[in-house]
Amino acid sequence: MTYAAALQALADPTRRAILEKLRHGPRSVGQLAQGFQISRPAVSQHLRVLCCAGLLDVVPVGARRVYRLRPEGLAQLRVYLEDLWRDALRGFDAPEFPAPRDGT
Amino acid sequence: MTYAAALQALADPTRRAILEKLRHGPRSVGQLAQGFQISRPAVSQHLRVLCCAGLLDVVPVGARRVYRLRPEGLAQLRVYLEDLWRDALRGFDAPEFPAPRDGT
DNA sequence: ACTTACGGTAAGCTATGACTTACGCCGCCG
DNA sequence: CGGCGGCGTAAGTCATAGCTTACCGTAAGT
Repeated sequence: MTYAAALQALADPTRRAILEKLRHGPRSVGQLAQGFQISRPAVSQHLRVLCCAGLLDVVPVGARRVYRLRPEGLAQLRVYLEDLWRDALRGFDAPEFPAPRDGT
Repeated sequence: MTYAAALQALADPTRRAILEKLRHGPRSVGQLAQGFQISRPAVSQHLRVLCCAGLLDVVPVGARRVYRLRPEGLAQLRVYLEDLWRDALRGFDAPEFPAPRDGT
């Protein structure tokens, strides 16, 4: 059920922008904060959320902390979506639907 | 960029639960509302969000409105995720990272 | 050892989002 | 045609998420 946290993390535009930056490779907090209107602490908070969601990991390099995409986190989400998508495709095109009398 | 709305819609647990119910096939609002603690109008509001996000579509059947998963909406999300995932996999395992002196 | 760069944490503010109740519209059946 | 079941919408309330400023630890350089 880890995908829940991931989805909630991905819901925020700023966090998606951060991920977008990280697509090109690992970045330090300072680098990530550049180009955003928001303050650096705000970025730090977003990074925390992304980490907790399993979408990022950190490695300290000297005084800096370098963040990086974590494929495993995305993989779980992928599975969830793929699954849901497949069920959706099963196309219950029936204009009719399960009888209302059935409590299910 | 439609996936943005979809992600925001998927962030809510109740909405995911609704989708979960719809995996088994189309359902009317009343059917969907059953089993939730929250009021039926609340469910209606969630359904609106999901529709606007392109994840659901509706077909009126008599006095009822039957909701159904919309594969196309999920597909876009799938592409986004798949893409991001692929980039993440490219494994920038470098303990080093782009020189901080470079403003990028 | 002092100083500076880097970045996480705390506390407080505000906007947004999820819920409720109340209401009105529409399709159906007696 | 009147009553009813089924749902969407409006208005108002309350909690939470995201932002800010202020502060503190830690690593590196001189």
